Amino acid sequence: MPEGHTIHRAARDHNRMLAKQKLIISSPQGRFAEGARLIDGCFCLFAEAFGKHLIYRFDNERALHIHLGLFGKIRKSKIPPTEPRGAVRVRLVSNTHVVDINGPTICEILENAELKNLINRIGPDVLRSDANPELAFRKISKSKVPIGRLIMNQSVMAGIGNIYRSEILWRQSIHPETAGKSIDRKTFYQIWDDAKTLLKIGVKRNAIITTAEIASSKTRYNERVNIFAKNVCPRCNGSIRRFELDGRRTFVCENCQPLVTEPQFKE
DNA sequence: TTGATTGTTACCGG
DNA sequence: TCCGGTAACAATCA
Repeated sequence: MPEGHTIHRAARDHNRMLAKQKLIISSPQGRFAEGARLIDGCFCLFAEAFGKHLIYRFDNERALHIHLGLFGKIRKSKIPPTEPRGAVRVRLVSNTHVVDINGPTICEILENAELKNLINRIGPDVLRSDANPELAFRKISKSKVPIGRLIMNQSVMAGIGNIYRSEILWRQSIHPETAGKSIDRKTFYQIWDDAKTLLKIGVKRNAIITTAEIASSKTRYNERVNIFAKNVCPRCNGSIRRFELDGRRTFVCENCQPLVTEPQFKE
């Protein structure tokens, strides 16, 4: 479920609830209950996303830190609260809505200093207006690690997940195994800008949509992609190679995305 | 019951 | 220090 767009959408959505009334944490249960008790009954001031991390700031100088991992889910419903579905770790209740958080890998309370540490180790987030993409380019241009690994490394740049990785590199005709240092500034900004464009569509549509025609249609889709989990390239009809990068499945059309070993342009 | 999955971290060895 | 490999963990669905 979660790539960066999911988390940014949740933050935006939950702030809308907060604009009208304050949010109160309630009935935390299970594995994370001990920590969550530290903010039980406190008022939530606002929600904010840093990459795939979701932060709720509370009025006692503490923050609730959520990371959904691979399987986590956020469910919102209207009051009155119903029986929790599955293993709900935290439930946030406002005067109008209930938010249940299921299966997060991280669900903890942070003091200010700990929150600062967290934010510092997350790379620039393509969806944040205060992001500095040069920090990402600096790391990428010095690394021999494949670009397909670097753009999904959340300490290099934040927000891109496994599906967007294959899709963005295909759209920009970049082979995922290209070494970071072979990526010049212009190419890096193609990746950065395309990631921003696609994740914004993701936030708006609540779905991963990377095909141009569908992105502008009004129909609802859960997912609409070009090459992820596909066999044939929609651009050249060539066959798509699948392999593992970071232990995750990756897709490439080696006709449209030739492997470049040297920078194409001088700085 | 098994396998697969839009993720991250810790640890080890080179 | 950096990098690759591996395992652990999480919840749900088919």
